[in-house]
Amino acid sequence: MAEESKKKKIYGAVLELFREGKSVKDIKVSEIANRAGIGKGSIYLHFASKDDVILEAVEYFLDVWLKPFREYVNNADKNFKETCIGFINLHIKLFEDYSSLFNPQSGSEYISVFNANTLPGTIESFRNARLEYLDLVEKILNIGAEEKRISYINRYSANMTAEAIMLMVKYIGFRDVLGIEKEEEYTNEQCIDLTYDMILRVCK
Amino acid sequence: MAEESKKKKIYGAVLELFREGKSVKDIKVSEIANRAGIGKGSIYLHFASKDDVILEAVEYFLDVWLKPFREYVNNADKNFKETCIGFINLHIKLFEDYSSLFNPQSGSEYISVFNANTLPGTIESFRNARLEYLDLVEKILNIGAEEKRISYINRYSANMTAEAIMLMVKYIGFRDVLGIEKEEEYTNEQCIDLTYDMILRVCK
Amino acid sequence: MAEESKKKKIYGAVLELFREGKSVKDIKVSEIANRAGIGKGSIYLHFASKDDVILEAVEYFLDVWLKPFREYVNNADKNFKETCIGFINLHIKLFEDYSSLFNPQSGSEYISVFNANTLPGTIESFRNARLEYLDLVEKILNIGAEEKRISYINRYSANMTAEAIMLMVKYIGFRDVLGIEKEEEYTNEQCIDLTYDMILRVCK
Amino acid sequence: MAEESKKKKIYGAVLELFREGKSVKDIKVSEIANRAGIGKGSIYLHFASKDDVILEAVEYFLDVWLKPFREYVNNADKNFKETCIGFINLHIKLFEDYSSLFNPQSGSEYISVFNANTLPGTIESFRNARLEYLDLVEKILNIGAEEKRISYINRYSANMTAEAIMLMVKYIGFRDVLGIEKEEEYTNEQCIDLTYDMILRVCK
DNA sequence: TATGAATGAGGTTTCATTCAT
DNA sequence: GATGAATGAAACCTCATTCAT
Repeated sequence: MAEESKKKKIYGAVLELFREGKSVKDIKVSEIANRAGIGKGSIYLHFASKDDVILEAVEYFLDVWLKPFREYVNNADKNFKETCIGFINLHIKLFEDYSSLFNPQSGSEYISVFNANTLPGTIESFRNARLEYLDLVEKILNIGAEEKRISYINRYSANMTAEAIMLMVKYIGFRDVLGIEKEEEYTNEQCIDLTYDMILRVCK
Repeated sequence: MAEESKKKKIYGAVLELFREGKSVKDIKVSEIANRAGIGKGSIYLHFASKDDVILEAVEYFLDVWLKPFREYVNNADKNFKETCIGFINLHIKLFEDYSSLFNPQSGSEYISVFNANTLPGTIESFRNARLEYLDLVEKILNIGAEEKRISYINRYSANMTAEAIMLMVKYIGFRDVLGIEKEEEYTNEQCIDLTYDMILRVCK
Repeated sequence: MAEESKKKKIYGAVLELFREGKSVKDIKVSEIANRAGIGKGSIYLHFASKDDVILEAVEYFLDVWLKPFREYVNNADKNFKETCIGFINLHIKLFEDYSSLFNPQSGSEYISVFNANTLPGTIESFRNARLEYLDLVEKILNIGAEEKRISYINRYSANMTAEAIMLMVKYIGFRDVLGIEKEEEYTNEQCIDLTYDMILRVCK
Repeated sequence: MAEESKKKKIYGAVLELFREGKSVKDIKVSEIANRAGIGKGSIYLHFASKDDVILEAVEYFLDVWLKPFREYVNNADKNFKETCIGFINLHIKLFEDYSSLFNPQSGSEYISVFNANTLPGTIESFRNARLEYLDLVEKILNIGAEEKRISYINRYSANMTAEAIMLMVKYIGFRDVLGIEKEEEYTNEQCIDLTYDMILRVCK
């Protein structure tokens, strides 16, 4: 428990450094220790290596990040539209909570090989997280299908739905950076409506 | 000229290493030299530093990558559907040509901060490349708008269109890795039709 | 304190290497570490760079070297002749203590091994040290002037006085190397007398 | 002959670099070649190695430097005072010709820029040059002894005479840098008189 | 248990020397 | 003969990891 709280302090330090734009190789053990407010050597009481620290921190973050979505979807008891809008709102809230972990360049920065973060374990973790996220999206879409509001559900439409949400979340989060003209600006409410509308289009 | 061909050999080596999942910090000058078949010191006859090599390699790649799209769109003289399909086909072809530069995990790997590549210059280059790409997509969409086939054109729909294409291109390129069930498999032709269809939905 | 003693070990190593005729560029960090009996990386716990190590080592040495002269002159309470002879004797003693830092080839820039370096900071330090030394010599000469034993005191005579002392100190220290014939050999006592005599001549 | 003129161009380049405060290790073969206006590889048509180039350049310089003194003294046919003054004037002139090779920080080791090197061969050369110089000084002093103007001649007084001359030459050459007060300023004529006077004192 | 001083392998960069042209 | 592109040994410096306290 004390053990677990130490680890969490360390995870937090790692995430802080990621937020500042550092890559795995850029992050120094001494920095992690400083941020966590512990001695450098103490890191090795809890982890076998630097890579291990980072891998666990990433896994920890992904779990923390996905949990609200998981719980939201599994306890969903509203109609499709309300469920969608709630999901999007949850997304916006989490995005704000972790805003410094995102950057506007990503998204469909599909040539992401250049950004390769090289810890094989983290790649695996990210893939799994994405797959779980897509499963959650599909569950929501299935509500819509049951309500006959949409019909076209498969990985393609689930992915497109995910993109629609993410693009909008990023639009809201990075309005100023994305170079969008003033006349195109919408309120958050409008944005959410647009997204819901886009989901309907995407899934017929 | 000889100078330029030397540099290209070096760019090639850098891209090869990126393909293998290495990040900027993971790539060693000695490796670049080995791959390029030259001596370590020779790198420094053409570049001021390792970072310089990588920055130029990225810029070179992005230029090479965007050029066919740029030319295709600027010379487009067909109707909307044919232009779309040609664009998607070009994408598929280029994806194959550079397939090892992509990975299936990316796409909406939106928490890309974790992949931070840390060379400020490359981030800028990627952003510019993405913006140019989106401009090209919008140009195509404008053809559709003139033909009254679509109406909803703005950054959101352009982004969604880009995602639709990219998702499909990745689906085709990584069919086996993405865990898609056999019965969901489509021919390339069908995929392209689906994508065109998705674009119509996305832009109304 | 522990910190200071580590630094002193490192200074000692640097001076040892200077003694062996190495210039700033000839001295390798690994050698300094070896001589100091510590690891290469440990140097950087105490200094920011190799140049920094050398600069501080030179400053340290100059301070250690000048301190006895400074104290001797500032506490001088004897007559001119005794003060002169005491000063010369102190010189001879210090020369012996640091004999390997001198070489017979130099002129009066007897600590010329250090000239081997091109670190701007060290040049400044040497100049300041020489100026302080000349001030001390002038203080002694002023005692002689008060006693009306000498009258001609200015920078020229102070410099000549310094040269007279340094030449004699080197004569004693390098008797065998300087190619002086046997019949010209003097005892240390005689040498000191000759030097005192020379000072009287030089300052009238 | 062409060979010899090539070498001289190279020597000149090396001396130029010394003048700029570089040590043996600081001087790059490519720089020597640039200054000499030839290709880097061509250096090796004339010299076996970089050290060889520098050693020969130093020897060449010392020969060029000593030759006028040697000739002046060996052809001396005036009285002691005139010979001394002529010698001092020659010194001042040569100092001006090669002024950038000297620096005010050194003591009498006035060509101290060369001390920057640790090439054993150059140390030997410098020692021999100094010994020859002292021989020339002694020859002049012997004229004074024959005229019964001075009596005290040995290595000590020869060295002191040499120092007296060098200090004054440096005083004239570096008046502004040496921090001498305005009221102590003398004309060159006065300086030469002072030096002659000092030589008389030094040698009784 | 917790620390951080110490280490040294391994990274980037420089530059004397070679050799094909 | 003359060149300078290419080389790679060797330098400086960083930082993950260890271990005595």
